[in-house]
Amino acid sequence: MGRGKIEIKRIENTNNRQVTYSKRRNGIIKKAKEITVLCEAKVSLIIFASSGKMHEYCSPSTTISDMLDGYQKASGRRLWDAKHENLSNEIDRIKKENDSMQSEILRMVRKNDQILEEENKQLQYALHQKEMGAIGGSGNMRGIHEEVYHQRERDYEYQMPFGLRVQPMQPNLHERM
Amino acid sequence: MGRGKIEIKRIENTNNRQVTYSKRRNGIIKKAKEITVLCEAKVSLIIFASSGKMHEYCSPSTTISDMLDGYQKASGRRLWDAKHENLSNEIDRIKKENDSMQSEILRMVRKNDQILEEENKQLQYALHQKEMGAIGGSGNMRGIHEEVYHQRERDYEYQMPFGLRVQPMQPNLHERM
DNA sequence: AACTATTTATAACT
DNA sequence: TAGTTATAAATAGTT
Repeated sequence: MGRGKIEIKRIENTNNRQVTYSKRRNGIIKKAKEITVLCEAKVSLIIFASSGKMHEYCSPSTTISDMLDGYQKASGRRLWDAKHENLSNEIDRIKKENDSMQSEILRMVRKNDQILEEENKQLQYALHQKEMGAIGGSGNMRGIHEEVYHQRERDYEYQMPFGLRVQPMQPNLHERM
Repeated sequence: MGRGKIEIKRIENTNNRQVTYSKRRNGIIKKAKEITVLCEAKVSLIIFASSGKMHEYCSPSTTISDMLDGYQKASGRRLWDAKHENLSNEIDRIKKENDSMQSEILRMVRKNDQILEEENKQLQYALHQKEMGAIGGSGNMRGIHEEVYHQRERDYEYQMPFGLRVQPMQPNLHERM
């Protein structure tokens, strides 16, 4: 519809193409508005020029989101489930991480408690023995003391979660004495 | 454009409205195809009749999802974030929980280390004193022992994360002795 | 950006 | 519901 008939194929001349784009784009949007009013239709129209510039029209009785919901229902296709799935997977992953941390903490707490109880018993035993009569010499006591220390060190490493290994602050404390 | 000019307002006669809808819908889709080819444009078009029936067109060079991504970029509007907001919020929440657990564990590990070091020192000191000369009576040693024990208990409660409170397995151990 | 000859879309009719 | 046609509307090429 114009001075001459044109074939429907890419318009090679860049300027002509841009002018035609602008005219026809306006034409389509006008038509979309008209059918909306005349026929109570709902239209969602998004157009990108080859330049990347966007134009859109959406019937005033609706929103693009609603149109897309309707589209999904009507077509059975899913538009954003891929993105949705990624988020869900991340939630699952993080929740599992949380759970294992949670139980790791519980294990640490219980382990810590055991260690302290055990040491307490040994410490009390050692002191009790001393108090009862100071039977043995210093060699005897030193033996008990070192046994306690090494027991403690093994438990300590065992309970370490997630590959965390903290350097003891005074690793050679017992050797300084 | 027809035998008579019409006003752009709702067509009251249902049959006329439906016929016009059908013709104009085809017309718009045809135009969308043409601008796609002529101008290398990308078009996403979704139309709902008042009956609820849907028709769509999408340029073959793209997909609706891509068009919507482009739409979001170009418009700054968010189409499915409302749906994802819940998921995103949950991720944020859980991630924060994770972070605080992570640092809680680090704090526990360091605290545990400190406690053990400290007790080790006190234990060694107590035994050292005993070995040096066994100066005091049993009351003196008992005093040191209980001081160590209570120091330990305070630290233990302080480091407890997330309201976890584990009952000591032998809460009255020192009273049984 | 405006004009206009011509094509195209379509309202009324069948 | 589909086909025909007179006419309105869109637009290609021009200015």
